[in-house]
Amino acid sequence: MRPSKRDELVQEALKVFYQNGFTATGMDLLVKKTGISKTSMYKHFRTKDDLILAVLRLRDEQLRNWFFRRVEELATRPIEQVLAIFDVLDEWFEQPEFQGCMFIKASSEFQCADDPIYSQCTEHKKLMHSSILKYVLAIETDEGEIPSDVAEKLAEQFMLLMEGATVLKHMGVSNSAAQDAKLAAVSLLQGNGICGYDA
Amino acid sequence: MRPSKRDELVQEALKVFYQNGFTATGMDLLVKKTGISKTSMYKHFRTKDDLILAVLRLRDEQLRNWFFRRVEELATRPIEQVLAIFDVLDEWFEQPEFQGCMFIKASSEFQCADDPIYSQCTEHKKLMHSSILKYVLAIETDEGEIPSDVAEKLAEQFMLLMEGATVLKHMGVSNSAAQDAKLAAVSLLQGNGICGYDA
DNA sequence: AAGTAAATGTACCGATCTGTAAACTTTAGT
DNA sequence: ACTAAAGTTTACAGATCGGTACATTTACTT
Repeated sequence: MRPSKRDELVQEALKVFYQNGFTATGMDLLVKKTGISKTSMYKHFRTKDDLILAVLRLRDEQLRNWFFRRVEELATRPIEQVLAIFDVLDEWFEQPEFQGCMFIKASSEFQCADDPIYSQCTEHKKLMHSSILKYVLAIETDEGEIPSDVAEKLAEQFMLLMEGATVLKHMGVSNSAAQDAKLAAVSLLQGNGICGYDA
Repeated sequence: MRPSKRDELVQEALKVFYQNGFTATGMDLLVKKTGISKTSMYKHFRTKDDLILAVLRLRDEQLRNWFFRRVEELATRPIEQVLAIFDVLDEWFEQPEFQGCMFIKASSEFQCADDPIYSQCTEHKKLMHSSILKYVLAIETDEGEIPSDVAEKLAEQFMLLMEGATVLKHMGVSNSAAQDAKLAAVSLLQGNGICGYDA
């Protein structure tokens, strides 16, 4: 019902964790940054890990919603949507708050395979993967649909390019990571006999 | 010059930081795991961050030496060496100690742009990049050498594939990340008119 | 106006954090 | 055998860690 405190906490905690790291951020810092008392926090979440899980759930929802909404704003034909993915990636990189992928970072700090935080990071990537696969499967060529094994291989390769771009951008290795990835994607489509796009 | 304590410390600290994270690992845990007294540690390194920097220097040296030695053991012709990169990547992934890329993880925990740890992570990736570029530049096609702008684009794209594969493998999203990346690399080479290999 | 649920401040727990001080023992080279 | 460096143990400082107890205040419902 309330729009309030709990959501407010999760939203603010997201920013702090994102900029500052999970382990490195103490609950006392969250108190200072959010103005919410520690007692209230522990009423809403039994442990710090529970709060982190809630933050990751919010992030997953926000990011996927925004990402694919933008993709569909930028293009309508599936083949163009696939390439638009990399333009949206670039938009993300250019946001001033960009600090890499929160799930890559979380899974680095909580890398134990049976940690629920780790599992949730894996889940997020799998959801990204399956959304991308949908776009690839929807592509139609002159000979009809793409064989599903080809589509799956392409979707996987696009994921590789996206994650690589995210990492190299965040590490300050490449400024043009997203556009380089896009060019690679074009090559990969062409290599599989797909070229019904004009950009 | 003894072979001793200092190097021993850095080597053991590497393992602990790699498995356990940097912020999450306290100096007391290092004492327990290495058997070296805290006083000795602080004789060798003024701060924990200095120790981390030494660990990263060792890791950079170890990893790059091992990686490109293996590449050159697996193949002699540049075109084949480029593809062997992804086989070596796979070997790395299958090592039981594999826990992702230490530099990606370090730069996630120390993401402030002016942090020397962050800079050192960036540096490592740039060194990887330039080694890969060397292999690509050495490729000879029927029409002679590859234009340097094409080689640079390819090297960048191979980096994207490698980092993406490392992340997706570490996050448990894909088991075949390195081989998927290799197939993508083949496509990218073909897309640029390069196909003088037989695998 | 009374009742109730939510949020608050403050003070605290025991453990752990990075880093230091001082005194003692081992080791290596002359 | 003497010295000096390198290593050790033990104890500690001061801050911060995740998490809790308790008493109080706010704000909405009836």
